[in-house]
Amino acid sequence: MLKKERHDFVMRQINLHNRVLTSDLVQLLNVSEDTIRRDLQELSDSNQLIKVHGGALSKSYQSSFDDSTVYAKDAKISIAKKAISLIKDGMVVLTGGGTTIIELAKQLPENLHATFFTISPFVAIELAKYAKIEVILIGGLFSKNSQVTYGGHVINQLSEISPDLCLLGTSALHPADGLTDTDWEINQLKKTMLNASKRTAILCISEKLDISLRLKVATLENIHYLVTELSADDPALATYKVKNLQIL
Amino acid sequence: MLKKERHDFVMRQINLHNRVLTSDLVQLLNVSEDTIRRDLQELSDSNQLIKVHGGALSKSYQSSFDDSTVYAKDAKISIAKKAISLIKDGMVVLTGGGTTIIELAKQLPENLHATFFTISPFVAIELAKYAKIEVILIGGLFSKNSQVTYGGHVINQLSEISPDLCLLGTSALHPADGLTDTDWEINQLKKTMLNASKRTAILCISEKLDISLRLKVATLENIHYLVTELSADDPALATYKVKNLQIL
DNA sequence: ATAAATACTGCAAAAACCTGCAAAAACACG
DNA sequence: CGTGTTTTTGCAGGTTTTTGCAGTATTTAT
Repeated sequence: MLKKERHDFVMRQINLHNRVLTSDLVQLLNVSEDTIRRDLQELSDSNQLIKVHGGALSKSYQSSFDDSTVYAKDAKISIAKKAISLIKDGMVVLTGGGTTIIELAKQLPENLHATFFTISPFVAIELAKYAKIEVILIGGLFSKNSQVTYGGHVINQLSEISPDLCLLGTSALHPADGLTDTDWEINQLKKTMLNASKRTAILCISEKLDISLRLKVATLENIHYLVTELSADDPALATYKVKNLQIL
Repeated sequence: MLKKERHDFVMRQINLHNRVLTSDLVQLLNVSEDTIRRDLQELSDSNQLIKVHGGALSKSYQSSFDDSTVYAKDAKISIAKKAISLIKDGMVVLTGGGTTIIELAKQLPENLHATFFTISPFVAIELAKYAKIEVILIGGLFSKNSQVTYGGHVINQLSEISPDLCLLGTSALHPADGLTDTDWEINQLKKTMLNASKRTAILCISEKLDISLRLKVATLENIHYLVTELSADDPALATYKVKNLQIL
C-alpha cells in the first residue's frame, strides 16, 4: 500500500472517530509500528492531526469543552432582533434549541402576547419570564448533546400542532444543499418541525453559511426566511437569493 | 484510552459538575486509582483544576458562589444525600421540581445507571450531565410560578408510566392533614404522580413540618419515606411515626 | 480512638518512542 | 537497460513514558 493511501486511511479514521491508536493502525494496515509512527509524525508536521502518546487525535476534537462563554454573542443578539420582527401578537410559534434561539427568547418585547411551543428547556425557562406568553414545553427523551427533547414522543406531539412560524437555529447552510445536519435524530426532528409549521425562519450566523454536512434537512425552497447578522444585500448572501426565500 | 482523552474527560466532568471524585473516575474510565491520581496531579500542575482529597474541583468554582443564594442550602444537601440512598441501579424514578430536588440531582453519584422522568426542566438539565442516566422530560404547559410542566397533557403522560420511586419536594406537611398544597393544578399533578408510582419519598425541610395548607394531596399513609435534614429520632418527627412511613 | 478511605513513594514490567542503519524498492537518467 | 541516487521500510538497541502494585503514611468519619 502506498504511503499516500495510508495517510488517507488515517485521516478517514480520525474524521470518523476523532482519534486513532497506533496499535490499531499497525493491525489494520499491516505495517510496522515505525512506519505508522512516521506517518503520524508527518501528518502532525503538516498540521492535519495532533499526535499524542499512543496514537493521534483530531484537531477539532480539542475544542470540545471551552464553550464557557457564548460564542459571537453580539451577532446572535442582532440576529435575534431581526427574527423578532417576524413574530406578531396572537401567533403560535414553534422553536428549536441552541444559543441563538435562547438569545431571541431573552430579547422579546415585554408586551408580546403569543403561544410558544419549544423542545428546549432553556428556551422554556426564558419564555416563562414573560407574563403574556403561554409556554408549552414539548416532552420526550432529553438529549445530552443537543439539550433538547427528541425521539418518537416528540415527533408525535409535533404532528398534533400547527404553528404559524417555526424558528430554527442552524448547524450548516449551503446554497445547493440547503439546511443540513450531522445527527440522525435531530435531523428527523427538524424535518418534522418544518413540516408542521406554516412558515419557517432559519437563524444563521454568517460563518455557518456555505457549509454542508452529511444529512439533509430541507432545501432552500422549503424555507421562508433567512436571518443572519449581515445586511440583506451583503455579497455573501447573493447565492441564497432564491424565489420564496426572504432574507433579512 | 489515550491519556489526553482521559484528561479531556476529566475536564468535561469538572466543567459540568464543578467537581469530580477520584473513585467515580476510576469506575468511569476503567483504570487504576493511581492513574487517575496522576492525571489529576498533572492537570493540577498545569493549573487546570484544583486537586483536593478525594478528587478535584473546578478553578472557577471557588469564586462563583452565585448559587449560594439557595435558601437553607446545607439542609437541602443533607436531605438530598439521604434521599439518594433510596435510588438503586436500574430504577425508574419520577421527580417533581423545586430546589431540594435540583440539589438532589446535583449530588447523584456519577456512576448511577437509572431512568428519570421529570416535570422540571431544571432537573432535566442537571440530570443530563450524567452519562449513565436516561432523562425523559414530561412535556406540557409550563407553569410560570412553579417552573414545572402541568395540565392535562402531563397528567395523561403520567398515567402511562409506572416508576419505582417518586421524589417530591414539599409545600407543607402535617401529622394529621398529611401533604397539602395551595395550587389546584399542582395539587392534581402531585396526586397523579403519587398514584403512578410504586413508592413515594417526600423531601421536607424541617421548617415545613407541622404546617397545613388548603388542598390535600395525600395522607401520611400514602407516603413511604419521609426525608428531612433531622436525624430519624429527632423529637420534632415523633408525630410522624406512622406505620408504613419510614423516616430517614 | 479506631476503622476506613484516600494519598504518597518507590519499584518493576509493559508499552511506546527514538535514533541510526542497512536492505529493498522506487526513481532518474545517460 | 544498467547504474547511481533517493525514498521507504523494518529492525536492533537503548531511552522514556505509562501503568499497576505493594507497603506505608495521612486524612476523614464515626
